[in-house]
Amino acid sequence: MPEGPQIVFLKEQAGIFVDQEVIIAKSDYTEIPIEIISGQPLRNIKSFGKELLLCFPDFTIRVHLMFFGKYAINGSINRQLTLGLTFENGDLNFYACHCIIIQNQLNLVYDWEKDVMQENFNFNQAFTNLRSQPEKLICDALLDQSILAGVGNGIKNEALFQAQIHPENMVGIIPETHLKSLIKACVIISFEYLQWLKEEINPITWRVYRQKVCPRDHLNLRKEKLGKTQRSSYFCEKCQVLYHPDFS
DNA sequence: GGTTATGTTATTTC
DNA sequence: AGAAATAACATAAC
Repeated sequence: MPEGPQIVFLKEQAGIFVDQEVIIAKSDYTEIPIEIISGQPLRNIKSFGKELLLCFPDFTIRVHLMFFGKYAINGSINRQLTLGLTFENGDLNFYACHCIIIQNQLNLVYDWEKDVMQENFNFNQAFTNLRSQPEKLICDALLDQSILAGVGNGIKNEALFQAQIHPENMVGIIPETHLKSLIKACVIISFEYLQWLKEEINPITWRVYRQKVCPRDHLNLRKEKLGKTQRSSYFCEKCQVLYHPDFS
C-alpha cells in the first residue's frame, strides 16, 4: 500500500491522536514490547519516506507498511493486528506491517533531507548521490531509499515518463539537466499523489503505471521487469530516450 | 492454482 | 570478505 505520499496522508489523518495518551496497546504478534506503550502520551507523528514515526517521550515506534500493510483509524480490519493503539478519542490500528522501537534520537537515525516530501528535501544532495552511482540503472536508483526516500514503483514509472527518460539508462549517461528534471518530477508527482489522496474523489490516475497506452503518442507501452530490483517498468520506447555512450 | 502487486531485509551462494 | 542471488514475510485480486 505505501509510497511516500500515502504515509504523509496517514500522518495527517492520524494527527488527531497527537497529544493524546495511549490507553491500551495491543498486538496479535508482538515484535515490540507493547507493554511499555500504555499510558504514554503520543507527542508527535513524523514520517520519513515510507516510514511512519510515532514519537513518545522516551522512544519512537517506527511503522513500515511494507507490501501488504494496512491501517485503520477508528475502525478495524479482519486480519493480523500488528499494533493497535486506543486513545480517548479513538483508535489507530496497523495490520501486517513491521514495527520497531527506536531509542535513539531521530535526528541521528534519519537524514531528513533525503525524503522527497520533506520541506527541507535537499535537491543538490539527491543529485550528487545519484551521480555517485553512475553504473546503476536509473530504474533501480529511483527506488533506492538511501538516495530518494519515499519514491516507490508507481512514482518511479511516472517520473521517468514525465522526464522522458528510458528506465534502462545508466545514471551516469543521463544529461545533467534531464537528471535534474527527473528528480523534480519525483517531488512534483509525490505531492500530486498526496493531493489526489486528499481529494478522495477518484482513484489515482496514473499516466503510464499499470497502463497500456502512452498518453502522448498512443503507442502501446512496454511493460518489463528491469534492473536488479526486477520491478515492473511501464514505458514508451518512443517518448522515453535511451542515451548512448558518446565516444567523441 | 498460479501469478502479480505501491516493499524491505535476512540468509544463502558464489 | 564481499557482492549477488534467493528466500522470506504478509494479503488480495485476477
